[in-house]
Amino acid sequence: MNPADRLLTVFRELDEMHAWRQWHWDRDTDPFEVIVGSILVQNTQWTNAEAAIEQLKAAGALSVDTMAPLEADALAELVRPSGQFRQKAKKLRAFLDLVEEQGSLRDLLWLPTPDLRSALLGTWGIGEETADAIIAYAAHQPAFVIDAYTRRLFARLGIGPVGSTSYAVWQRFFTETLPIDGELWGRFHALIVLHCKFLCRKAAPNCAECTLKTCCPASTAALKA
DNA sequence: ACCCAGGGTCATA
DNA sequence: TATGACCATGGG
Repeated sequence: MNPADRLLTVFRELDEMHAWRQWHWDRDTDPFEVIVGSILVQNTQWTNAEAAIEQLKAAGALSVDTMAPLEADALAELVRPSGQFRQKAKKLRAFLDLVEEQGSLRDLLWLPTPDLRSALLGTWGIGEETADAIIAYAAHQPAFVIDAYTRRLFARLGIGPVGSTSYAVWQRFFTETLPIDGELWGRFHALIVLHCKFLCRKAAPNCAECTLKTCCPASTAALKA
């Protein structure tokens, strides 16, 4: 099978397995909430990022206008459950500064994709993965997000530039192998995350018999739950 | 009592 | 370009 068909086969299998699960950044999710989540989840389990988002929500601080007036310490306290909370408060502040420069969140998210990406990458605390997550799930523009899940899963399957640690190399593999279709890319990455959250537990990378559908027995059992 | 998580920055070579 | 220290909470 050629690489494109292999990827599309994996996509279909993931879709069959996980289509019924709910993805936390769907079409209606508030863009600012997506952005905050993409920053808070950095090197952190989603449940912890989610707890921080709930605190922000409870404090009425989950919008550009309500978060902006907060003092650094107050903001840091609100995002504490996500870990590295002083850093993350600083990153949120840097993003708010970017919004202010651009005039509004909508003005920012409506920038052409390359301009949006470079604006995001020029912002302290936003790297390639976070930028692409924002482009894909907040701006709804085409971007294929590469994260630790993606690398682990496809390295395990023996698909893609397995030896490379380069974000750009992995991303190019997906975007140049798959059809150019932002909807597909966004959905693919979401399915990868859903799959890995439920199936790619710690033991998985060492499991010689791992395939997409039979990860490790314990994880496979968890899938049925 | 460890280990690590959907990263990113900064210093160093 | 590449590697390592650092950030820091909560769950396994």
